[in-house]
Amino acid sequence: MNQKRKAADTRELIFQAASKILIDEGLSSLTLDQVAKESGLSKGGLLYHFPNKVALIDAIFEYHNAIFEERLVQLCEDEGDAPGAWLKAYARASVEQISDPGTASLYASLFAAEEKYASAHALMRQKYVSWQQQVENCGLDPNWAMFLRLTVDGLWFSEMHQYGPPNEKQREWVVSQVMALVEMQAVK
Amino acid sequence: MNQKRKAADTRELIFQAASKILIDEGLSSLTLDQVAKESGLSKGGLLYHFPNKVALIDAIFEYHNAIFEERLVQLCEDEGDAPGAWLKAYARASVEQISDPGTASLYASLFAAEEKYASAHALMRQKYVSWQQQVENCGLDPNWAMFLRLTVDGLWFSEMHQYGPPNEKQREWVVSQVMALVEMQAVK
DNA sequence: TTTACTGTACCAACTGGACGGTATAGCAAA
DNA sequence: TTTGCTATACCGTCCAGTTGGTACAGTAAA
Repeated sequence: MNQKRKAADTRELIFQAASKILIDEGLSSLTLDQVAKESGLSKGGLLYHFPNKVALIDAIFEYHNAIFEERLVQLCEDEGDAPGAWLKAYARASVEQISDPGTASLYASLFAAEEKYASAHALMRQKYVSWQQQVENCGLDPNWAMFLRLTVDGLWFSEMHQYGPPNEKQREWVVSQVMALVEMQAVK
Repeated sequence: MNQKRKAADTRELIFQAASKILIDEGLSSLTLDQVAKESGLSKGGLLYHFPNKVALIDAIFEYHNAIFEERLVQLCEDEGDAPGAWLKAYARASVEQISDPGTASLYASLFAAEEKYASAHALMRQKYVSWQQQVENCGLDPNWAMFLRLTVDGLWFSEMHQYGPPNEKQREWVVSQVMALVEMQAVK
């Protein structure tokens, strides 16, 4: 079939295909041939859209990061202007993300990729720096805000790698405790 | 010279060489040839001690994990029998570990390896499960104990990947806050 | 105390497959 | 007929693992 698509649609298709491979088989199966096959393109077709593998990986990172940040912004608006709103939204977005096992394993694969792909790592480092700035300026005591961000990150980390993650009740307790501590720091 | 070594000494040599490669160049440079070269052996000699790469990687994980756990046990003894002693020791051991940039980058590489090497990942998952059991039984409210473990893990995670890590003052604040909360839960 | 044998430690050369990337020819819509 | 895109064949490199050894240490019977 030679039905044409828009380039943007094809890229979306490629992102979906790549993500599926990362979830089902992991980073080491993310070869150009595999991605091409999974997205129904030829290798040449794939390389038309991304000049090389690094560019593809970078784009995948940007793609998933954008999804996370959009959700973050939305949750932040839901929280309104109260002190700590940003931190609460960050906690909710993080928990939401890892609650789906597929997404969790996708992120585990992405993490592995960072070791090899310096530019992807740089992107993520930069993101965390900006999130940390948000955390420090969200209306709470900066030390406490960072403390709670680290707790959320630890939760995320343990779920992502399945490192002794909490069961559902424990997770709920932790999350509600984070929220409670945000409130406490907010009124102080 | 054909002075023979004991196998255990050679293995130690190999662990040192492999760790150096992981620190300086990362997982993707950890090829059998590189490890052989760095440890002054031939590839065949290396493969005499480890039948294949998976076995080598597994052994590296066990090696570094043993170092961590030894330190953990020692710090635990220093804390005595007080409630929360184990959690405090865990916090101290974790912070100690990541304070050295070399060690931090070593662990970042090891983490990347887990994605590809399932048995290494299984080992780490198992370790975290047993640590979580210790956390839950260390004399604190189990929910709070887990909460604080996650905070420590989040700190460790952010230092390891350099994801918006705290500066020295912030880190000290976080650690002392963890310790203070252990005390609070202990007396309750 | 020589000889014959066994196990341990190590090595150099090679093989085969995977994979990133290139070259090039072709097709279809505008 | 140019632009956007696809398809296939191929190349070079890297790398895990194999093969077929050598060197030497210990042991024990003759």
